[in-house]
Amino acid sequence: MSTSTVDSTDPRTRRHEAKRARIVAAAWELARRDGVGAISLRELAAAVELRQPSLYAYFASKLDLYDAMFHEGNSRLLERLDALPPTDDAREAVKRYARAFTEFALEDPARCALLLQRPIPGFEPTADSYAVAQQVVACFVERLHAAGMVDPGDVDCMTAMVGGLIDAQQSNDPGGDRWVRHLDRLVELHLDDAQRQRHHRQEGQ
Amino acid sequence: MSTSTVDSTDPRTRRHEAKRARIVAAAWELARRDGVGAISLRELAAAVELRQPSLYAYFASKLDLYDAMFHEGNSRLLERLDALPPTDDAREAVKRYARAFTEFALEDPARCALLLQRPIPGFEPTADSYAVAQQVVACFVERLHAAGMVDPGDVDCMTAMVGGLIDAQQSNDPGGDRWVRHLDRLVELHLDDAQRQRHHRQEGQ
DNA sequence: GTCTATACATCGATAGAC
DNA sequence: GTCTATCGATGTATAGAC
Repeated sequence: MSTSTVDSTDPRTRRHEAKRARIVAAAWELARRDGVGAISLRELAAAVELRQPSLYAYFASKLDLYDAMFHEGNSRLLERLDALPPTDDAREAVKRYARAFTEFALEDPARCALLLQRPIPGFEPTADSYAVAQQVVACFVERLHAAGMVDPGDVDCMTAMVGGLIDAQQSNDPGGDRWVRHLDRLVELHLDDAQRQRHHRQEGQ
Repeated sequence: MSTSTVDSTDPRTRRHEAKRARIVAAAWELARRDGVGAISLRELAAAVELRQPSLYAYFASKLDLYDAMFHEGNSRLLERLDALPPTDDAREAVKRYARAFTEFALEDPARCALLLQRPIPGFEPTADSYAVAQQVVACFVERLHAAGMVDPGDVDCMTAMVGGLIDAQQSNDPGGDRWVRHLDRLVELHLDDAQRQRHHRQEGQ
């Protein structure tokens, strides 16, 4: 039983995980250079001084590699968001969260593509990897609630707006701020509108 | 001189253009079935009863085929938008335009992917094809102006919002209306906010 | 367990006959 | 314009050495 169980203190599995991480890092480098969809397993293997078939000792398939990249990227995003300085101002907290998310996404077009869009035909995140992505959303929703945005529809509008800004920025003005500079204002606009809607609903009852 | 010039009345070039259009139509079919990025030139050739190398008599490369698809898709979108019933109400006109655009995008995930996102590594629209896409934007901006939204920043916010809704809808709830149902409300929210900003600016001067 | 070596199917693209 | 033949590269997979 103990031999079949994953043991993170086992030096062998530790080395294995370390090399896996090294491969994922090299894959991100290639993705940044050529695009996420243009990663060649042979070139990736060469980058970590392996032969291509040896990669299959670490990943069951190329889609499995993408899943590992997806997981790693979302984990980093979650770290970044967890490290945000806390605030008593709930609205300020929302803005910081949205800003950090946006900055993270725009730092790296390749990362942005894999995490936010679906550029790989046939790639669907594992339940495990998807859970990390869900955590990012859940954490955002939490802060929106704290800032008075409780209606799920309003939350959807907010997330769509942030995603839309990032997408437009990435696609039409990479490296600039033509769209992203409106982030704070639009976050406030949505928060205010949600507040207004809430009052209307209360009056309506 | 006349032999080297493109003559659309020449039956030979007309047949050529017709077959090119047939190939593009078949390519869209494959894109709908397998995804835009998963089109196989051999399968496409078989669909129009040709051998794979014969496609190169109609397209210089696979990217050239994608460009033709991009052009055709945007042309159809422009037709659709031009056919919208006119209104005296400028705000209503904006909403109709945004609604038609959204409907068009969501009708076909593959079309949505090629026209709005950049799912093909290395694909950049030709200047000619891009011009059609620009026309769609220009027409939207025109109606926004008529509805009192004159600030370019506000226009950017509006386009990003519409794109964000479409993207979220397509990615997270294909076929549903969880995000898109807020379109009208958000268009009005942005129009109202632009109006408010304009008054602030006038007061500030 | 991890590696080398190799085979296989498929892909986009090109050359040249007709 | 359409074909056959072929190229180089890719992702996938297996066999077998150590």
